[in-house]
Amino acid sequence: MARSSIRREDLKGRRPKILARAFCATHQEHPSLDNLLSPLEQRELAKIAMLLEYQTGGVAIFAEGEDAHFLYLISDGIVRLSRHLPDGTRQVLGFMWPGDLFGLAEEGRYINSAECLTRTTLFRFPLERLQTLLLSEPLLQLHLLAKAVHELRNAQHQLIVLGRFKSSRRLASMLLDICHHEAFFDPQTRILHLPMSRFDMADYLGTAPESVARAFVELERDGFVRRVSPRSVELLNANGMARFIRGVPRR
Amino acid sequence: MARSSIRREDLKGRRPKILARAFCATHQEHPSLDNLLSPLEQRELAKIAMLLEYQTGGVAIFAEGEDAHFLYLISDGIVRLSRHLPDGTRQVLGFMWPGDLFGLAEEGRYINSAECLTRTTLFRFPLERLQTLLLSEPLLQLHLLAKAVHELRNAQHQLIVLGRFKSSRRLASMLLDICHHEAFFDPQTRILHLPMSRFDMADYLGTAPESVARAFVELERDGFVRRVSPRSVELLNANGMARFIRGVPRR
DNA sequence: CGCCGACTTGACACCAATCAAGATAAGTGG
DNA sequence: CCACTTATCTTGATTGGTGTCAAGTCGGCG
Repeated sequence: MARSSIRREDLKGRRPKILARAFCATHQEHPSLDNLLSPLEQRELAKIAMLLEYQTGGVAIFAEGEDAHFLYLISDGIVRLSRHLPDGTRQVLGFMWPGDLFGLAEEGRYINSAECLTRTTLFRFPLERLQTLLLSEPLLQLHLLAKAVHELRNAQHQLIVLGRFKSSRRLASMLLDICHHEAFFDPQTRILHLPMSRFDMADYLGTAPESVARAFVELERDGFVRRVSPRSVELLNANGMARFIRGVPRR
Repeated sequence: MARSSIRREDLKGRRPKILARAFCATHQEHPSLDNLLSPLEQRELAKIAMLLEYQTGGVAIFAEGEDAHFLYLISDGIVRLSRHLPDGTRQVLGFMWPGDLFGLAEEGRYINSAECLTRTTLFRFPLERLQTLLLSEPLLQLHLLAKAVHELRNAQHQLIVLGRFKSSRRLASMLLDICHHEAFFDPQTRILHLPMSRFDMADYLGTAPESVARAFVELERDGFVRRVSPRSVELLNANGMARFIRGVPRR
């Protein structure tokens, strides 16, 4: 029940490339906040934001225990939030997608670690200036509150998955979740791309990588999916898999 | 892995007694918001709040799927948040204590069920009027945001417990958590009072009631606790139990 | 004091963690 | 571009933990 899940990847530590202060983001050559925020929020946030680019996956953004000075908003890429336990185990608390906020702190320190899984660009907001801004822009703050509540819902959903599902049901649930992110699921070919390793999946699902492999075997045996390669899966029967997750009879 | 956890208690459904509009709460004969909120917040919130009292435990406050019109703040008592799955299982997402907010909604409907475990008094805020108030009182909204973030941290902590701990470690973690609520732990006698049943504990810990009993046996065998009665436990070695949870060697 | 439900204990089966080894894929350098 | 190297992924065998069913005990409430 306790095994170290630390991988080579975690040891890489290239520094992010600071692209520009965020108000340059309104130019065409840089990512835009357009799809993520309203014009008002965009204008105000841009004043205090910095745009960062992590050129490659596997780079740490911050680590648990570090002094927390920033809140982060993903423009592009995937970020893994995790916590390391004294017994050498790791729990992945979630994967953050474009538009998601992260950088939860407690008493001035980050309580989770954040690493990007892919090439990632994100906006960085200084906490003190952000708080001042939130107090002067209640609508923006309400938006932030909504995002926090959204994260809370996600966490509660995962509580159910970890508390009540066996490993194959956990995996099925995760696969359907990823489907909702268009960049990783093509409804035409029904091919789902997995941006994370089996280790990451296992640590997210509260199991071992071997169990994830066996769960894939079960989902394939039932005709729900087909592994094309370790990182890509064909969804053969999404509805059936949804029923399998709910636990009601197949038909 | 899937067994119905529905108990008699869930069938009770007595209506709450509406004590007073909340601004009466500043009178001495009613519970006060003093300890929970700043004077400003108290004054503003009181204008829209209603004070409810649930005379006995086991009463439903709201159920998942119902139209959501209110946010709740506990003045006194314990509330259980849970979700029922199609397979008849139940997951308890958390227990709410005095000062905690609950009533999370999605698209206008509650996504969790809330029942009080004990006699409970709570403040009820109409959602629309609350939102208006939040927009005009940014400081109050920031307070609410902090509470939401606090809930998110709790949920993430429980994700670790469910994802990485075996049942006895889960139970130990839960017992220490309850210790932090003074009303249920007396540091003098070291007696911890459990306000919930074994079924509730099991559904919170993602296990079966039988496993909770066996986990108690293990914690007793190791000299961490002693069961005085089903609902009260003597803490013999809190530090040792904390080490047990962390998973590092005893000494 | 008696009843009923909550709690505990035991037996057994199943699921998943672990250890070990082999297969596959990806990355690297010539 | 290919061969080599290395890590990831998968599969097998074994063990331990826990869900489940069953039966008994305890405790609280009327």
